[in-house]
Amino acid sequence: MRVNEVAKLLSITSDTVRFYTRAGLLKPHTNPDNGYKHFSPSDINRLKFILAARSLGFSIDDVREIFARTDHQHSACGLVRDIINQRLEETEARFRDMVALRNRMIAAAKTWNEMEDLCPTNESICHLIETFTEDGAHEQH
Amino acid sequence: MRVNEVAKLLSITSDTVRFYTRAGLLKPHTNPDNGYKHFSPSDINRLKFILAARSLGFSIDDVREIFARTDHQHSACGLVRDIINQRLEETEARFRDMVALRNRMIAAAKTWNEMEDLCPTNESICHLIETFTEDGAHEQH
DNA sequence: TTAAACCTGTGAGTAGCTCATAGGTCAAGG
DNA sequence: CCTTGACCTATGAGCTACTCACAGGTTTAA
Repeated sequence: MRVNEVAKLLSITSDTVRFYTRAGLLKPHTNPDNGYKHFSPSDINRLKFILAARSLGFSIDDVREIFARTDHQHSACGLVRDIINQRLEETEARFRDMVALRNRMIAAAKTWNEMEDLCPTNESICHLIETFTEDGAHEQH
Repeated sequence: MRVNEVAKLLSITSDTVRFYTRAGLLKPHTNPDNGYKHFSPSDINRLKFILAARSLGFSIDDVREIFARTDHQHSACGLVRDIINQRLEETEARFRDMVALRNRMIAAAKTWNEMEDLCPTNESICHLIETFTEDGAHEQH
């Protein structure tokens, strides 16, 4: 199969397939006549694996590391369990950050609805934003 | 003040200050003798504004657009309200994605604890990950 | 044979920083 | 006056995970 067929089969773009190829995760055979890449069923399998891993928060480098083992017939299960725990921690941290951001944004949008428009002065660029300095917790119930 | 002093004052890195400068958001005066940049109180004020906006989910381009108005003594309040609403929508979307990702990851980590280690075969690279294909909802209570 | 539609690989661009590096500055010591 | 070393600077490149632009090759129909 050629890159576009593969992409359609898995509902992704051909650019994404090419990206994984360039990243070295896929090694399709290249037709020496026209330079086109040919993806075998095993390549498709690898690609499916990449997509599954990505959808679980694994990075490209994580997948590369996994392949480094499985390509030598070594089990990657231990590694996979380690990675998910690490990535999960990171995701929880980003999750907390995002909740905080979301709350700040909601509070700001609400507060700003009751504030008047002002022109910039020497001390102030836009008082709306300046009301929400990053350190200020801005408790608001 | 020079870049490092500014950075320390606002608890950020000098690289970040330089980044905003290179992005055109800050226009410190450059000493023609040594090429060093000098940040005035008004530059500091601008930088504080950038940080406040960033902490509310505004993009660099958003800030650029705001400055385009305030630098001409026009009020940016309307624009700021529009932006926060748009960014909030996007944040909600990313938030939902993140909740879904987090749930998938938690489910995977839990499931994998009860699964055995296996070596790769012709059909399987790592059965742990292959258990969680991206389409599979993988309901698990 | 030629024309249009479609497909290809490669290089560059995206956000928002962060890092590496070559070189400049400055105070202390000789 | 000179030098050493710590510290500081600006600039270019690198990071993630794609996505886009583009010049040119391929295929199908007339």
